Amino acid sequence: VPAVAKASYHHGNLRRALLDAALAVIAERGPHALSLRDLASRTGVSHAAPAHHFGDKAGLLTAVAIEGYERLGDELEQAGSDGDFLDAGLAYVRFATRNPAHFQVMFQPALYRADDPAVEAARARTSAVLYGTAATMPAASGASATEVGVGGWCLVHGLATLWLSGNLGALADDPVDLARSIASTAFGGPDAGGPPRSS
Amino acid sequence: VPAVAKASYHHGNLRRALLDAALAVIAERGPHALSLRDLASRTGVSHAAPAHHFGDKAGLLTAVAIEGYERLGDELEQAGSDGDFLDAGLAYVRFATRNPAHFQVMFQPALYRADDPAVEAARARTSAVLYGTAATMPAASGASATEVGVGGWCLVHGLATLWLSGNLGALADDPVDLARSIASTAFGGPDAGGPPRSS
DNA sequence: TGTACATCAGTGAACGCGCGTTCACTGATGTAC
DNA sequence: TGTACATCAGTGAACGCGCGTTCACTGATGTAC
Repeated sequence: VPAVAKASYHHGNLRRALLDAALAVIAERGPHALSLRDLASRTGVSHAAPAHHFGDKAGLLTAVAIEGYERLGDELEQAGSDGDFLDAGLAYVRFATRNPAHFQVMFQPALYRADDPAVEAARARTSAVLYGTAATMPAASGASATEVGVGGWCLVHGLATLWLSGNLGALADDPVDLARSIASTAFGGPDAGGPPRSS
Repeated sequence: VPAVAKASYHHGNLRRALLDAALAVIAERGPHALSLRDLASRTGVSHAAPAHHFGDKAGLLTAVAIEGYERLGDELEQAGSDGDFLDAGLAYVRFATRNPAHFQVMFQPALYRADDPAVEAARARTSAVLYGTAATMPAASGASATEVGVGGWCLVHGLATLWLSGNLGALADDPVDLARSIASTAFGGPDAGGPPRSS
């Protein structure tokens, strides 16, 4: 099987090409700007071809979500095994900013078939990795791994989301650097046993 | 001016009615499911009427964003003046979950005219309120108000976003309760005064 | 009080467009014999 | 080695639909005199 089949009736790897074109469109103009006809046109293929591979738009976005959860799971696993929860959090931010199309789709489950078994499996695995790394966090404050995990998840998810929507651009050049500095404020303060909150 | 003008050629308060219908649609099906024709139909008015008030869809969503930033600014101001940064964060989560349509639109600036002066003014004021309340946070770890403000913003924004996308539903009944417990984990510290609020 | 006029809000018919979907088809590939 | 056949990938014409937009219009309201 040749890697690149040119000027052939069969495309060779149309499925991958369609996915890549979709990711480009989503990153530029959002998941809702996607149309199968436009995708076919960008890929140089007839407008009915995408339906062969994905059925419909939800099918295509389901494939994007699966791929996204799998890659995120991989990257969290790698970061978490080497280091700790902080590294996993930074890997989360890195993934989101490097794969904005996947990230946007993954967290808008109404766009795709969230009950697809492959989606559920990939998401469950990613979630397990995330909470697993949270357990490595020194539980200084007596918080459970779940509490730490959810808090950290909210923090990095919010940072990634705000970054991607252009709300933090003035604060840093690199979102991962920003995440590092914020995480140290939130979880790693030097005098972490400071005065109580006034309320 | 009667509050409700019925069976009249003039609607009475079509602008508000269109906004409310739009908010309902957005909350149910997302900002991209919005169409001016559908909105007109829901409001019982001809399909060309919305253009009279908003020009086009971006104009309508600009009005939604302005209203959202103004209300959020009000609520943060009220919460922040009474209490502290934590209360403002909880008010942020409360606003997002009670006004999901506004919240979704506000943070997708590509949907509306983000450079509209009224949008910029409302957003700037909200931002000032947010960072202002951060300054009331005891800087236990020597972090600047900006660092605390951004960190807190990321945390509550992430929590609200994940909640609205259905990713935290299994963890709590009320997102504000969840935010309270997480905030104490993140910013609290070991002996941060008082027993941890058990979930 | 009444009349004339300006202004504004909403109408309804018409248009062109891009979309998803269907379906009979054709070209290419692989396999059985 | 060659032939026949099944399978699969992609084509292209056709369809109906909902959309935004335009535009001449009409009904209601407010104001000047």
